[in-house]
Amino acid sequence: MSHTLGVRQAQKQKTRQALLDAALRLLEEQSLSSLGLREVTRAVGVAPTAFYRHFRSTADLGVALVEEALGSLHPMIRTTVSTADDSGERIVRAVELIARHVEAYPAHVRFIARERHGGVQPVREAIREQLVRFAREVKDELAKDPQAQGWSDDDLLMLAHLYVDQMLITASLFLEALDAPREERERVTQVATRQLRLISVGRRHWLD
Amino acid sequence: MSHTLGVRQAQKQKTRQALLDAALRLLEEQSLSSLGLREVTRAVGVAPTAFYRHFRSTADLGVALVEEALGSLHPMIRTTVSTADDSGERIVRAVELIARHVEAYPAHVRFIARERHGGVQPVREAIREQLVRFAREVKDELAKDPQAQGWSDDDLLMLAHLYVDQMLITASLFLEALDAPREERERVTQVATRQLRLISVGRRHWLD
DNA sequence: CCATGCAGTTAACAACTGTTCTCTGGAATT
DNA sequence: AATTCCAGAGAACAGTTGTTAACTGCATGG
Repeated sequence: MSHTLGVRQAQKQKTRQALLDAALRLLEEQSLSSLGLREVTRAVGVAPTAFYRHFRSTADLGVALVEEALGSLHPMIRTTVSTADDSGERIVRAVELIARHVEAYPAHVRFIARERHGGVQPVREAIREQLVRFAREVKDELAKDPQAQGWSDDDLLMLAHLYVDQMLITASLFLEALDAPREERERVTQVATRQLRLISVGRRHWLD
Repeated sequence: MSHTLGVRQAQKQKTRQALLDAALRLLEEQSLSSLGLREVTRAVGVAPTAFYRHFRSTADLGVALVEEALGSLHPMIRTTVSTADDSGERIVRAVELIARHVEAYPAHVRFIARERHGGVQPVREAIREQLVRFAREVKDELAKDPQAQGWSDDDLLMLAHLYVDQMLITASLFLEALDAPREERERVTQVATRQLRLISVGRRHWLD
């Protein structure tokens, strides 16, 4: 089934990935709309024209980066939300998971936070799509919870969006605190945890 | 007291404002880190070198734009939060106020949403400062509310940040829906209202 | 009224950008 | 073994960028 692709295509994907990696690094200090194609190829050590073999433009590369940053995140989201125990433990676990993810892929998180409202329309669109998918998935998991009895679909979806946005805000806060002293990072953890907790309280008493 | 400034300084402030206006317009389709100084002066119809009479760099101009976009917003925030009636009416009013503001100053809102996590550090910093100020002001207003009895300062501040972030998310949603049919905008209004309502419910039952 | 200050102009600079066309070497196909 | 294909190189293009220096004209303060 799985065909080990030839030397040819392997090399191609290798430089393609090198372009993505270089771009992601360069994007830590600027935004996509100012990222030059030559800048990227120079960082990789490849001719400027080679860029066109992989992407039509830097915007196109940006869309690919969205896929790389968010595409593999869906299973993680699902399992996080659906973790059974109802206590505050679940919230603590979720916040920790976000913190770990930011530590593991800071550049990806920065890219998403930056380009979500950035100056490149196709990239904004791609991010929006992924976040909508996230929200729908979260909603599906929430619907399974006994607590969701009596909730309308609309309300479940609005709660899901609230969670997704809160997740992104928290990730962004962890990102800013990455090089800060541990006490600062713990403060972020505490605030995020309590905000999620407050939302959960609101959720519990929504049907009054 | 108020000294009507001479013809000289008046002209200067006029071109300075023209530069800010032109930049804001150009920033609707790109981000600050890709905004060129020549681009701005060309749009105003002034020599590139004239730029330096007003700003050290485009980043500097960006910081000035933050001031313009958020500086005058503090009184509005305070009065909105402190509007007395406790019912859901206050939330509806707040959401409407956000919608109106987005309609009146879409470019400002877009700029803030875009550059909050954008590629220019001093601008990010300036926005962060203003948002922290907002949060502190909201907290002060919340503290006056009888509902805040028994709340710690930390919890009040975390709630205030939650409100401020939610305000920005809502503004951004209204922005995306600006050219959409009215039904779409009303959907945004409904979702935002319910999210705020859910947070309020959580707030009411926080001390259980 | 005259001298100073200063907002804005003009010209020039080296460096950089995206895109085109042509070419090449080696893997892939037959 | 001969042929096709194609990722990447190389060179050249017209335009753009930020920054410098020396200037001009006019409002301002003495």
